[in-house]
Amino acid sequence: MPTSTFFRLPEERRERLVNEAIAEFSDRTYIEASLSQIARRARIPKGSVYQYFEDKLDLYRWLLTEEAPRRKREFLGAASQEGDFWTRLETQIERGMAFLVEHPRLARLSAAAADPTANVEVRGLHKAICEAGLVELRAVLEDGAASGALEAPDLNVATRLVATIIGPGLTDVVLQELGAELHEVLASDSLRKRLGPKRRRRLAQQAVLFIRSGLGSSRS
Amino acid sequence: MPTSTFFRLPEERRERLVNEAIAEFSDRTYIEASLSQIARRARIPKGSVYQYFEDKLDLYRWLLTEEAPRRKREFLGAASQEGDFWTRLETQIERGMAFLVEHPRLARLSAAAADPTANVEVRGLHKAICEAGLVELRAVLEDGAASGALEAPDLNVATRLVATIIGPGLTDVVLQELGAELHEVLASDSLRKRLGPKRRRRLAQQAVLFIRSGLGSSRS
DNA sequence: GCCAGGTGTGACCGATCGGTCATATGACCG
DNA sequence: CGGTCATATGACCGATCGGTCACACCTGGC
Repeated sequence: MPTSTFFRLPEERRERLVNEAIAEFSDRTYIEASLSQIARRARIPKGSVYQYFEDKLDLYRWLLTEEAPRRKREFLGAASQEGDFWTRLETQIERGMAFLVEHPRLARLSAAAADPTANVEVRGLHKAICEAGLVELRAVLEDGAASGALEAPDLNVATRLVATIIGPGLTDVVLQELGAELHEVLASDSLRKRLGPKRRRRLAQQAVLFIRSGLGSSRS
Repeated sequence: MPTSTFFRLPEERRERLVNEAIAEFSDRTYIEASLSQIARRARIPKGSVYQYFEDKLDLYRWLLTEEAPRRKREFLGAASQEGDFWTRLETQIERGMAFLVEHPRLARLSAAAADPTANVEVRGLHKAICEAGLVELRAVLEDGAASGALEAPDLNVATRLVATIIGPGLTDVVLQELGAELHEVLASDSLRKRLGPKRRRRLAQQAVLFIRSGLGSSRS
C-alpha cells in the first residue's frame, strides 16, 4: 500500500506518477517494466517514489488491485438488469469493449493478470485477480443456467471458455476491426475513436451469437 | 540462423544448449529470458554461444520458427482426413491437447507468439507466426463452411474466436483439469500423465460441442 | 533564532544483462 | 617440427536495473 505521504501529494504530481506507472506496466511485463523509467517520465526522482511505495511490487499491486478496478468501476457503473440473460450478456460485453476502447491501458493492465508466464513475484497476485474474475463470470452463467437460457455439460469448463472469448478473444477481434496492433492502440488517441457504439454493438452481437449458438450450421 | 559450427557440434552438447534454451524461453518473456542463464545451465561458456548464434534474437528466432515447429510436426504427424468436419476438428483438438501435455515447454514457446505485450524486437516475428496460424485455421473453417457443416456471419471474427478457444482457452481448461498451474506442469514430468487419452477426448468433445452449438439451451 | 520532523533528491551500490575480444587449444597438413 | 585454421573460453565492457542513504530543504512550534 502507498504511504500516507503519497496521498498528501499535490494532485498533479500524484497523477503524473500514476499515469506513467499505468503506461509502463500496461505495455511491459512486471519484470520488464522499469521503475527508473516511470520515475524519469513522471519527472519524479526515484528516491521520492520510494517515499510513496515500499518497492516496485507495492506500486504494481496497488495499481492492479485498487486503482485500476476503481477507475473501471467508475467507467462501467452498475451492471444492467434489463432484458433476458442473453441481452444482458450482450450489453455487458459491449460495455467491456467500450472500456477496452476508451481506456486501453487500464484494460491491458487488468488483462495482464491472465499472462501465463507471470514471474513468481506476481504469480499469487495475478492468480487471485484471475480467480475473482472467473468466480464473477461463473455466477453470471449460473444465473443463465437457472433461468433456463443456458445449458452446459460442465460449468467450470464453460466458464473458462467464455472467459477467454470475452477476454483475449474479443480483444483480438477488436484489434482486427481497428486494423491496428495493440501497441498502436495503446499509443494513439484517435485510433480508438474508430470503433463507435454501432460497430461495438455489432461485434457484441456476434460474440453472443457465437457463445449462444456456436458455428454449427442449422442443417447439421 | 545458427552458424555451421553449431550444426557440427557434438550432439550431446547441442542438445543441452537447445533444451536449456527451450526451458528458459518457455517460462520467461523473450526480454526476461537470460542468455547468460541458458549458457550457465547448459554448462557452455557464453562466448561459445555467440559462436553458434549471432545474438539472443537469432537463437530465439531459430527456436520459434525452425526447431519448435519441427518437433511439433514430428509429434503430430499428418492431419487426419477421416470423418466429417466436426469429427476431424475434434481429433485435431485432441492431438493439440496431447502435444500440450507431452511437450508443455514447446507448446508454451509457440503460444508465446500470441503474447500481446511483445517487445518491439520480437513483435514482427510473433505477428508472422500468429498470422500463419490464423490463416491455417481459417482454411479449416472455410472447408467446414464449404461442406455445409459450419455457418458464420463473419469468418474473420469466427476464426479469431475459435483460435482463442483452442489456444489459451483449452490450455486454461487443461490446467484446471490437472489442478495445477502452468509453471508446475512445465516443471513436472509426472503431473502431465494424469491427463490420459480418455480425459483428453472428453475435453475435446466439450470444446467442439461449444464451438458447434454454443451454450444456448435447446428451449431458447 | 532554533530545533524537530516530514519530505525531496540524486549519487551511489551490487547485481545482472547482452555482447566483445584477446588469447588458448587442438586437429590437421606439409 | 612449424604453421594454419576452426573453435573454446572467460575476463571484460557499458548499460540498466531495483533499491538505499546521507544530506538538503522546508514548515510550524517554541
